[in-house]
Amino acid sequence: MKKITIKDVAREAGVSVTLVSFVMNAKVGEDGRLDCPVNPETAARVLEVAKRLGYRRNAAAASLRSGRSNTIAVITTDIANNFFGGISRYIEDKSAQYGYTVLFCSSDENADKLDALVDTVLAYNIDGLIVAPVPGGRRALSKAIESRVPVVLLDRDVEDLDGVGKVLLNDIEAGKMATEYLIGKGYRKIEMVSYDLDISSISERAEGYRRAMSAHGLEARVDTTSYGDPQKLMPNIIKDAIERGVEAFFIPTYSLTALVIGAMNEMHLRTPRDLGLVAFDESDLYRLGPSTIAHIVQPLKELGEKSVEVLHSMIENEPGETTIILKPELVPGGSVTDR
Amino acid sequence: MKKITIKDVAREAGVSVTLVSFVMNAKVGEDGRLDCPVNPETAARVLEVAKRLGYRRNAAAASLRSGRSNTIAVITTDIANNFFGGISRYIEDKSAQYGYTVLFCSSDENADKLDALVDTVLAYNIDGLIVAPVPGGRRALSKAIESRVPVVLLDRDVEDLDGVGKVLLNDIEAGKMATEYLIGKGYRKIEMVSYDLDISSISERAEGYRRAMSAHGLEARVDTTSYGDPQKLMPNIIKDAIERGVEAFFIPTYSLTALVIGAMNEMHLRTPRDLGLVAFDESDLYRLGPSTIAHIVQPLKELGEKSVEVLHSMIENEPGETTIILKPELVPGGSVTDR
DNA sequence: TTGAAAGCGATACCAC
DNA sequence: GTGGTATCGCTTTCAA
Repeated sequence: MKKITIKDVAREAGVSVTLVSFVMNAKVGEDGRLDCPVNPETAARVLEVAKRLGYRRNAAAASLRSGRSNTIAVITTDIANNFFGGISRYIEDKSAQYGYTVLFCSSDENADKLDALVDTVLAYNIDGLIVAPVPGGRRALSKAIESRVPVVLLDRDVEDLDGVGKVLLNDIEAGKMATEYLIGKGYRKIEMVSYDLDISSISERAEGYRRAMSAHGLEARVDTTSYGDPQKLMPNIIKDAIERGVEAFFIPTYSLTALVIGAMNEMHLRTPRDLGLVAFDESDLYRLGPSTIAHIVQPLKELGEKSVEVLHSMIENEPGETTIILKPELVPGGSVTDR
Repeated sequence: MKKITIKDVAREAGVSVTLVSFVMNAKVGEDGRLDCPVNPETAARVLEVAKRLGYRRNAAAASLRSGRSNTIAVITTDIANNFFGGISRYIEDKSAQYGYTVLFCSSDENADKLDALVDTVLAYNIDGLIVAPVPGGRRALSKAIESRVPVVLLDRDVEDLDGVGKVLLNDIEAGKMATEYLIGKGYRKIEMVSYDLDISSISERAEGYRRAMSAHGLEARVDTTSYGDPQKLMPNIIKDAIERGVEAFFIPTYSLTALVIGAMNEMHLRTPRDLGLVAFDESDLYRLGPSTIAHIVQPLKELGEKSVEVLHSMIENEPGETTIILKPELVPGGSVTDR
């Protein structure tokens, strides 16, 4: 089947390619009519012919000529992970509303990969970029910014980057909420289990934890495990903590929580009996386990949708807030009891 | 910052645009040298200039002229879901090896959406399409096939579609394995809980279940719930089953399993005490719950990688197997006991 | 309201 | 090995 181009449609409809282009790009106005300087009857004929011939616009040609692509890129660390996968879905749906196609990529927490991905997506003439920065990824982001591509930071902040949009969680507040919930229930020896990753969301959650502890005259302590190979260390972290008399953990990510629970199972430790837990993000594991697990919920839908909205307004040069800080929510659970 | 084009590089390096194009498209051979008909010294100079100027190929222009895009599209029902999210990740990584950029989209089990997505991605001149078909999606697939875009069916088969590649699980075998595991443990009244979706993977799992039951002279029964609103029905399904004296469930998807477990929790039913369970796919919930849950594992990595490999060979017109049927694996668990 | 024609930035073909 | 140039399909100006 030969490819149908705008020319074929024009010839068949007996009009110029210009007209066809107008019609194909016209948006349907509120009155249901096409808002373009074309005779409605002509437009209807063009539409009919286009449909009959099976015309499909060549995105490459349109993009080449116009410099726009109606495409945005989303670079998270891993679409397979629940948090970013969930957000991605909302991004996808919201983008569709604006008529954007989305390129999703995973950086794997790796700055070099991020750099390569940015090069790739910039080659696509993307109209904008939503990105969850990784440690050392500043240079990659600068490239996009220098190319005048609007950038929205998602989930993680990077300081001193001018002109970028931001859609973040109030992570300090999240850390505080989790910690104060535990303190309110009577826990005193509370530690945080974390990755040794330099990521704003994680370090801010730690900051919130520390502030809450210090506000109650309690001593804070963060146990870190390596992001690369956390499995090995976890049992030791827990063993040492128990020996120190730790009563509860605040765990700032789902993946860490799964590790903690796995290690606790192996050590025949139970929550809340042996250790109170406040986890992060959502999981069936929290809802459906033997004891439900208290956790901090991020508004995935808002995170996803807002990031697209902010990006869109940047692309369209609309004025408006380009930094959005969203509120976490605490979901109580059986992993925390009154003491 | 002005956009750097191939022309700028050519001028600066004192060569023609042709040469630059050659160099930029050359692959590094095994000996570390560029395999293109260009003087190595010239090539080195071009490379240096390109880098210095920050040249980035314009994918739209390349695609327009060459008719290829080095882009493939992947349409699953939902990237946010664990199964497709996991596969997507492997697809992404494998695609990168071949130099493909990937467009991920979600059809939401909706044929109209699939149709629109196919139109969109075809406009991108994609080199190939990996798709998990949805009920009623045949027409959409035909469009791609008519446009001579290689198509690989993932996870779900569609009959009588010529010329497509397929990467599937042996779902009949999976249903059999699950059922025979239960039968071997002494269970007799075994039912399957399923969606009312006409999808080959699910109906084949049911077929496997039925065959295994019938091979042992047992009566099969499939309880279905609606895909749109399964939550409501689940408690009733379980209640009725218990009243019928059902001893175990075979559940062919993760999402259904989460629903079953949730409903069982609410009804204060426990596995394996009240009901044996064999679930599908992987989840921390199976590993880390109060009692581990026996389940059938699909080889996500292979599913993802093979689908890209098959698609690639179709794109390159290489001969080779275009239908791959992968083996499921059974992971025993505490949700099934000897009876 | 309509159309002619100039490019967008690559690649592909052909000539040298 | 190297270079000139037509061309991919569309959008965009400009003129009618």
